Amino acid sequence: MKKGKVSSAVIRRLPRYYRHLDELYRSGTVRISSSALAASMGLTASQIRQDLSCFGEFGQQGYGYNVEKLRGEVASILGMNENHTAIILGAGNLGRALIENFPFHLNGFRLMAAFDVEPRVVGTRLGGVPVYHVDTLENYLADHRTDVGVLTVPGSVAAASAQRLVDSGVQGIWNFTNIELPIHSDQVMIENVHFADSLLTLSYLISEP
Amino acid sequence: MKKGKVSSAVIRRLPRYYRHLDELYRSGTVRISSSALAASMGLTASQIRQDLSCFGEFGQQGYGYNVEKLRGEVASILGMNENHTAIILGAGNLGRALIENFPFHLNGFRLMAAFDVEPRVVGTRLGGVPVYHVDTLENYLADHRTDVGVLTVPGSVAAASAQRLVDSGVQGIWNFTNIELPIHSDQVMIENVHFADSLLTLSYLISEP
DNA sequence: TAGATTGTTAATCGATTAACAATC
DNA sequence: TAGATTGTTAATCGATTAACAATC
Repeated sequence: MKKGKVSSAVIRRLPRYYRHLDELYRSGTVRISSSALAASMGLTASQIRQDLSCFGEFGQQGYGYNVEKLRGEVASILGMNENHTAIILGAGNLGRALIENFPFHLNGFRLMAAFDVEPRVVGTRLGGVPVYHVDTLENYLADHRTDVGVLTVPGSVAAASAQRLVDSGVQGIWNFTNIELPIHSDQVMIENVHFADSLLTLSYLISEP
Repeated sequence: MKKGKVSSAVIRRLPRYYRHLDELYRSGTVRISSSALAASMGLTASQIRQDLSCFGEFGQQGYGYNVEKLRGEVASILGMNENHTAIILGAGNLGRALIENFPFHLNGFRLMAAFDVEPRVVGTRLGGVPVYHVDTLENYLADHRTDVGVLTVPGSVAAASAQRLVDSGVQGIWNFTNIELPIHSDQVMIENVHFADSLLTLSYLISEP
C-alpha cells in the first residue's frame, strides 16, 4: 500500500535492492523469496517485506517475487524510467572519469553536456559528450531541460557553481566537491559524494580500538 | 566515558564533525558550544553531546568546546594520526583522479604506490606516486606494511583484485568498483563508494511523488 | 490439498531528543 | 557570584524484527 512518507533509511536501501535484483535477473533467476534475497544481501526477510510494502504489493503468497517484475518495479520507484537528463560542471580528471566511465544510461540518465573553462578541452568531445565553456551554462540550461547537475569543479568555485545551477532551475545536484554546499532550497535535492568522509570512516574502522 | 561499542550512525557522523571543526579552526574560531555547532550542522545539541560522550569528555561546563582541541580529538578518534599507508590498484581515469587530486595526506594517509597493467603507465610516476605492474603486487605488499588498498580497477577484475589484497593482509579496502565484493572476513573492513547508488538516491528524490 | 510465503500488525530494539543536576 | 553549558539519565520517537492470518 503506497504510503505518504518513506524514511530515508528505506530510500538508501533501494539502489542496493535494484543492484541485487538486476544481478539475479541477468544470472537468469526467475523467482526469489524475501528470505532468500535477505540471506544473499545480509538483511532480514522481514525488513525486505516491510521496505517493499512502502510502495506496493509486489509478491505472491507461497511463491515469492518474480525477479524481473520486482526489478522493474524498483527501477520505476527509483525514477529510472523518467528519462532524466544531466550535465556535468568540471572536466578535470574526476569529471573525465565520470564522463568516460560512469554508465549514466544504465541508471536512467542521459549526460548531455560538459562545461569547463580550460581552452584545450572546450569545444572538444569527451566520450561522445560535447564540452562547452562554462560562460555559456545559463544559455544552455535555458534551452535544455536539465534535471541534475554533476559538480566536479574545484572546491574554490563549488559554491558559486552550485548557485548557478540552482538559479537555472535544476532539480538535483550530484556533488563531488569536498564542500558542504550552502544551498538550502526545497526546490533542489543535493546528494553528496564526500570521498574524505568515506576514507575517514574506513580509517576509524581499521584503527586501534 | 569511553564505551565499548559505538554505533555505525555515530561513526558516520564523525568525519562530518571533523570537517566542520576543521573549517571553524581554519576560520579562527576558538570556542563553540554544542548548540552553536548543532545549528551550523543541522543537528541537535543533544545529539552532538551524546555522540561525543561515546569517546570521552571534551567540553567544559559554561564554556563549550575548544575548537582546536576538539578537532584534534576527533582526528585522533578517526585514526588520522596513525600514519596509515595506502596503495591504489588501477590507474585509469578514476584512479588517476584520486592519485593526482585526492589529498590523502590531509586525511592521515600516505599513498605509497599505484599498480596497473597498462605498459604506457607502468614504470612512470603519477603525482609523485610510482606506478608498478600489478604482477609485482604481492612482492610489494610483502615488503611494505600497507593498511588500505584502494580499488579502482574495472569491475571484471574487482573480486580477484580484492582477494589478492586480502590474502596479502591489508586491513581495509576502499572500493570504488560497482561490485559488491564477495569478501567476508573479520580481518578486513570494506568501505564502498557506489556512485550508482548515490545517483539513484538522487534520482528517487527528484522523481514524481 | 498441504506447504510456502506474502503483507501487515504487534513487539522489540536502538537511536534521538529532552531534561536537569553538576560545575566551570 | 550568576549565567552558561556540559555530560548523563530518562523519555520519546522511529526503525527493525517477530508473529501470524490470509492466500497462492
